[in-house]
Amino acid sequence: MELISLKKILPQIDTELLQFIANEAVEMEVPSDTTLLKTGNYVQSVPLVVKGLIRVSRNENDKELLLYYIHPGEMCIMSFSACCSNSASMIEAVTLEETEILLIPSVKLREWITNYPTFNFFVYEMFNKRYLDLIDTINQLIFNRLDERLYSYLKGKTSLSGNSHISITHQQIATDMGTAREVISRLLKKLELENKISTSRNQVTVL
Amino acid sequence: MELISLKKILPQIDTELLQFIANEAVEMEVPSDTTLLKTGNYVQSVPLVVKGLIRVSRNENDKELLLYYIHPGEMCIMSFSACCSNSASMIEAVTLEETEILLIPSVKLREWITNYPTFNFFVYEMFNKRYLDLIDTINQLIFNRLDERLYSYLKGKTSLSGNSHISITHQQIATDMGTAREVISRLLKKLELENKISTSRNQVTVL
DNA sequence: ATCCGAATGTGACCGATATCACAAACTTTA
DNA sequence: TAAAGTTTGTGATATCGGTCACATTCGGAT
Repeated sequence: MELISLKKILPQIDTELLQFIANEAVEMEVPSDTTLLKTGNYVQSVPLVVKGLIRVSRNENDKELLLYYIHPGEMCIMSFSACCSNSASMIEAVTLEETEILLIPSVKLREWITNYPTFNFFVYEMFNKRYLDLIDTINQLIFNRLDERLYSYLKGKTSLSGNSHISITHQQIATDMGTAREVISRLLKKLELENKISTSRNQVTVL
Repeated sequence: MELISLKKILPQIDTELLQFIANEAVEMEVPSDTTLLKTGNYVQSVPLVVKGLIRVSRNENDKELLLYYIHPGEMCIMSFSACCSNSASMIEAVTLEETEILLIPSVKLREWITNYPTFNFFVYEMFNKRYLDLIDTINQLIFNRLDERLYSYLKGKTSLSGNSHISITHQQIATDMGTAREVISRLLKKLELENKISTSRNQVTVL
């Protein structure tokens, strides 16, 4: 991996360390819809996303729930956690686009955490970000009804892409939210009646 | 705070750093049922529990949900998170017993994290522990019905205290689990019929 | 233009939980 | 021991969301 492009996605890290990362990390091109990590897997390296998008979810039996996405410049803290405590992964990670990742061996990660304070704080920030995401998810699960959850889900989608048009099917939304398609269809209709969104085939627009 | 007693609860930390902690941290005796942190508060120091027990919950309006407990030798990672990112607390912390805490100023914390790898890993472990707790909570919320959640809640209580008798009212359980007292009463009765527990006034025994 | 599969709409029904309105049992305090 | 407060029991009812069984609509392929 070239130093220059690394610098773009991790501007806060010392150049010296970036050089190490460039040298030590294994670069990988992963096609869309590839499962990188399954519940129960053990990992020895932590992925850092360079390009693309990874979807992280909690799965059990045949139910699942979207936990968060990993964007370029972010790393999978769950892998870090799993390989630090040497425990099995509790989550599943799947690429949503063609994704470029850097695999950082856990030994190197520990070394860098100890020797580079800026990197250490970068990892803390990641951890914190995910932690807050989870609290938010819990919040939604306890305090909000499905229609509210759906609406914030949709708003979240638009604010990430900067586009109020979301290309998605009712089934995909249902999967992300851990519920059934019919339920989403009904609620989308309800939101439409409330003039909060408009829908058409494969598309939801947040107003 | 005496070095000897600190060493007992934090055996994994270097003696040198323990000495610093003993010097710099502010010792506090907090009576039972004291609110240490409320939703929306800003914090400049991170509490480390020496003795006692702290209950951490997520609150909104008048609903709430128990997230986890902080035991002796553990610190409140949420405070750490809040003061690192300088954001408002999303949680509420209340003492459940007479509790002794050490307040570590956030500036010192950052310094120690950078200079003492063992301390750094201690903090990571705390973060990881809480993180896994949250994932587990989410799991329960999505995949389990209330009766199952209730049963694991009760089992959790016994495994923490090592005592199968739990002194608690239905109302307290309901509050912890974010539901209503009648619901808990009914479910306890159901569990009792299934011979999983036995109940009496202010007491639940897990069989 | 027609056919097919994917996506969406819809009604009926059910189970889990929340909510309300009390009654009953048990404890503490006067 | 009587009164008052706390804790627990219970029926009735409402609502949300999940499930099933289809009907309908849309869009692309032939």
